[in-house]
Amino acid sequence: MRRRELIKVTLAVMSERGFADTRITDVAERAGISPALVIYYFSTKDELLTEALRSAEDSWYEIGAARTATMDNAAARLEQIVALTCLPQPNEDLPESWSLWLDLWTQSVRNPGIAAVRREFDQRWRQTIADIVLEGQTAGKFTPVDAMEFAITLSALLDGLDVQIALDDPVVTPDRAFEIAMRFASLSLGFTWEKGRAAPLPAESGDPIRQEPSKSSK
Amino acid sequence: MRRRELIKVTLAVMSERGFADTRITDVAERAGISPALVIYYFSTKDELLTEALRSAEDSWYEIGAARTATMDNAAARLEQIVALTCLPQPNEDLPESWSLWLDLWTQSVRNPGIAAVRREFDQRWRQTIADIVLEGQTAGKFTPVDAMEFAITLSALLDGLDVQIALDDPVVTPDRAFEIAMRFASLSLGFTWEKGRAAPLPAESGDPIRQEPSKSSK
DNA sequence: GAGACTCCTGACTGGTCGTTCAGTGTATGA
DNA sequence: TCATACACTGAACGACCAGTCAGGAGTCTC
Repeated sequence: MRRRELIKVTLAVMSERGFADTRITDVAERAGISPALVIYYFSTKDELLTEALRSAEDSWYEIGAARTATMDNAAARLEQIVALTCLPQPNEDLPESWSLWLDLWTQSVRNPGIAAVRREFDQRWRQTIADIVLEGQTAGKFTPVDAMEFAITLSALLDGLDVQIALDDPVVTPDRAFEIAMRFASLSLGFTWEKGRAAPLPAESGDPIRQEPSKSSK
Repeated sequence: MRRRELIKVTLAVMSERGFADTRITDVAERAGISPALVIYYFSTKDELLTEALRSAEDSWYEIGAARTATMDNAAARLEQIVALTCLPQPNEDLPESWSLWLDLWTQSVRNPGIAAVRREFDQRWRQTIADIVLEGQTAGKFTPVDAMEFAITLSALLDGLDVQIALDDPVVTPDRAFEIAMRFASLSLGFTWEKGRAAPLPAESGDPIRQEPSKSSK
């Protein structure tokens, strides 16, 4: 199916040019086909972009769920989620760019289709966090706070930190955001967490990879 | 000066149509003048929009600073700031609409002029919060945490909550956002705060005003 | 009353871009 | 070998819109 490929290309273009400035010509060009063919598959530009955003959300969520499933305790799962949100991920399937979040939000304000995607995604995400909290609480590892309230707070905090990361704020680096979020989580839930422990990245060979998120100043 | 008036109109249009879809014709129409005159004052569309956003930031900050200056203790100032961020404000000078934030962020990704506005604003804002924390600490009212770190965390949390408010999330209402943020602040800084105390709005006549933010679903 | 300056407009231009359409090439299959 | 279906394209259309320009109308000054 050519659609999958086009969606991937669209996401790449969109993280470079932004939702509003993504033209079907760009997508066509990068995919090596004619603009007319893009319309052949997605009958309208809006459909293309909406579907692309939806797909980004879905794959993001799937990877997150898969990642946390491999950890054996609640604290580690939580850390995994925070890392996934803040730290640059070495996974080529992930559309890497935090700025897609911003586009998603901005479009949600006026595009009902995208708003629905976002709302569902946020709800699903918060539930995931809440479930982890409940798990940790029944295991006696976490303080008995209101799980959903904590989930809302943490995901809001992560959103806010992501904004700073996406905008390359000099003060809020990914590392720092990670620390801040983990500090908040451990404090709220009463588990111990030390900064020193290396960030939970898969593939941790000896070399100190600490490359910037690909978004350069250009 | 006609510029001020045009900026006001531009902000109104922008909160309705969004940054990307604001045309000079819209602004001209609403101001009752010809499109050419808009260009006469702001020689380019980009200049108009950028200046409008900058002005929104500035007046927001000014009002925030003025508001907090009237309170006599650090905890009240903090509450004032949180309220200003989360709760609908009965102030006609304020561009009310949270979605301007989203536009500001999205534009910051690729528009260096706007990025500069945002960066400066965020820094200023965090400093304001940090100052309040320091004040509370020297008065012996707050726990001696790292003031700037707290400021970064709180402003990120507020940003994240604002996203939900701007997008009319059914779960995160303004009231709830306010509570969440205040709970976090009081917990982190070790001061007591109870939900019950009415939100610190100026002009608190008896009637239970709890109107939605003006952004309806349309 | 002649110039000069400010505010303002209608009509136009130039360019961009989504979308349409008529038609080409290729494969499948009866 | 004809027919049907699919993937694909170049060229063109039409809408939209930022910005230009030549000039009008009012006011102020010398």
